[in-house]
Amino acid sequence: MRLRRDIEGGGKEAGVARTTTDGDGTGIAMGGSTANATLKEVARLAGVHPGTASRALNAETRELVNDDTARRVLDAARTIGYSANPIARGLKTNRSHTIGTLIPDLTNPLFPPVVRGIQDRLEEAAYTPLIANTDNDPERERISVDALRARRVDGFLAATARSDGDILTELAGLGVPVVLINRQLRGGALRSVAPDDRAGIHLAVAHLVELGHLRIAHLAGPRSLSTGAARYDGFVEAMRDAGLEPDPDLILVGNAMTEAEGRRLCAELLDGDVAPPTAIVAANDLVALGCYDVLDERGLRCPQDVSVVGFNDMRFADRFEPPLTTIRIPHYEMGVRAAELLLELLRDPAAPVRHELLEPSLVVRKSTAPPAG
Amino acid sequence: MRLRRDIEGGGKEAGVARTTTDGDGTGIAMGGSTANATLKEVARLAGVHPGTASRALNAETRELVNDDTARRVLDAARTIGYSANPIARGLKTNRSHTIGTLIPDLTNPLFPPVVRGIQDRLEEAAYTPLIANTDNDPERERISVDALRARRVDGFLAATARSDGDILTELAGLGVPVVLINRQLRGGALRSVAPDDRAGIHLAVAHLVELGHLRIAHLAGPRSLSTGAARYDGFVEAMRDAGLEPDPDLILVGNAMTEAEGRRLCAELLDGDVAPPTAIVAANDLVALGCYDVLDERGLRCPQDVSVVGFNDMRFADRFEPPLTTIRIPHYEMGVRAAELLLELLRDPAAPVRHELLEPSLVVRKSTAPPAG
DNA sequence: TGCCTGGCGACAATCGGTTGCAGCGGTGCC
DNA sequence: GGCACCGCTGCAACCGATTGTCGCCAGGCA
Repeated sequence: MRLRRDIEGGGKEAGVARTTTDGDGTGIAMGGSTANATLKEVARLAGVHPGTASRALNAETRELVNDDTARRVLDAARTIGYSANPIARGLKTNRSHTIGTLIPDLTNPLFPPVVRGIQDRLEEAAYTPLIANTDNDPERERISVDALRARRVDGFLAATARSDGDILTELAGLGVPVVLINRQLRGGALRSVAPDDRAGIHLAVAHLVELGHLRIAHLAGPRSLSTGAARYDGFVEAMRDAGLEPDPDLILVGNAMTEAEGRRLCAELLDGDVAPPTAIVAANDLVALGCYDVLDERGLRCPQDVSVVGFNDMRFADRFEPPLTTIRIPHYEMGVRAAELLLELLRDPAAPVRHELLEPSLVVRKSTAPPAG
Repeated sequence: MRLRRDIEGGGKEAGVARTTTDGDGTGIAMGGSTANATLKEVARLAGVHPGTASRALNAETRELVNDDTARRVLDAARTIGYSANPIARGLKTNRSHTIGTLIPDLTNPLFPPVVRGIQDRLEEAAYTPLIANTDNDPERERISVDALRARRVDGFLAATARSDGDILTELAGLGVPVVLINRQLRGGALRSVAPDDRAGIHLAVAHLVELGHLRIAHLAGPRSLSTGAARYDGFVEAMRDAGLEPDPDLILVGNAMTEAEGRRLCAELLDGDVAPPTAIVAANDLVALGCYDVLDERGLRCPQDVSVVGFNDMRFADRFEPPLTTIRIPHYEMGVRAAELLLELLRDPAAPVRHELLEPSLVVRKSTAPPAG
């Protein structure tokens, strides 16, 4: 990291001309921003005991206090811009109104929309996500979970994709509310919201078959990622449904769902001594991009020589060269629904275990075409 | 949002074959995860008063207690897997170890790397970012700030881009630690880390001039965004430096830095009755993409007919058609540095005001070429 | 021997809320 | 007229840490 300049000081024009910084006339704003009023002060102003003020301020317990008194307290609170200190509240109630949110990597284009959905929905309910990146590393995941628990999060939302027995199961066993995103666990013990991977792959395969492809390859993600396994299984199933026997030589399993792995797998596929496929179903869009690179290197054109279909319809999938045919997943909604499930679970810890599957759809662009010849 | 299936229950295979879920042998792990030990328990186990235990556990105050006693306390803490309740601690210390992080929109590809940098650096210091999206809406920003303050964040990191007198100045005036990201404020009263926008635009213009372009257009962002203003100014300056008088007809200012605005501006530019430019400097990569669309529509080829250069080098900029020539900004480092500045400020509230400028670099790809003819 | 000093650790107040419990006055019923 | 009950509110005990203050005890010195 190089820094070009580094200016010290900067207060020579101190006083900075406080030109009517009164915001855009929200009125209460100034009051709200000055902050740090305490319950005791509100109580004194309203002429009641802090306990009473607390009840009046709390929607749940407001019925316990006289309407008149309540109004007085509310007024007092408003005039001094009171807002309850969640730290103090949390100490007593043992709830932080905070949700541990585990994702592999925020930088993966798949997750920002999911997280945004989570944030938006949680915000409505006055909860705040605490986001941790695990980089798909079980060790980091464990550390993050511990850190988050130390912060007393009220529950977990996990978009981290490992499918083997893990910390989250353990957590749920301890009574911690957990909702899985983008994956399910074998046995289905944990609530989840995920895309219907098998259905998505069916769409992809059906599309290729309809175009006339017979030799269709699948570059799969690792089976340790539940999406990797589900898409793999979906592929085999879909091929059979189409009356094609999947060729083991055309199914390669990678160690991750990244461009680099896509490149590696695709190269391996084309270097094999079997005849190359006319179409590739990639585990996701990133893997598909890896295919683009290798095809390019080998002088093969997409889609004329080889068709490619991705998975996720991540941002900019329509802008690649060629625009990528892929399976669209409603990522934002996935985040929203997961947040809702968790909220439900927080409200009622005995809520039934549910698994929501989001319907995928096929987006046909320019990376698929009938096979040559 | 449509749900395809919705399976209730799911525990038919209950018992889920607890196959050695002992993690990967971290040892302490299990202890750490069971959690919820309190200071009082540690103290009892170590045979000391909770107050003493507190001092022993705290590196700052450990010297106040006998080495022997301290060791006993530490051991006790370790064996019952104690981890301090930050809520309780925060109540007394009035610090939440939490940082309000304002960004316009997580979904904008510019921000994930910045946020990741923030998270990583803050995590090392045991701070946690609380992320809020403002959508560049002052109203939303105010609400977010209030919510964050209600949660008693210890400081703010703001990558939200407005340049007019705003809440953050107000906040800083109240003594709240604030560090700006990706922008500076007029007067420079607030600490900041930002790319050197002017230098970046200079790079872009110089590159085009070197290729032989004379009629260079700029599609600018709104002046209310500090990056918009800085790049605009940089453009005018760079043109003059190159001995070219910037043509007002070729400088258009948009209302946002998005693909849609890029399209609008580019269309307007080409529809004007002045001769079209041979090159366009876009306010950022998204605006450049908007240009791609319009050029495409008009049957103009990039770069043969019109060169385009973006700004940011956001993810996938190398994969567009054509691969985009752009100015690279070290986004991740920007997040890291901002976090560091804030940490410094938290440690020493009297730390000098600093403005760090990150050095941009030119990335030449396929969207620029010498002008035709 | 007596006093002072200093190291160490116990005590208790406190942070800012929430909540079980009890007390208060008034009303209705027997 | 007495009692039970009810609606409301005050009281005080928490929640789990931190921290100012004070007392205890040992050791050093006169």
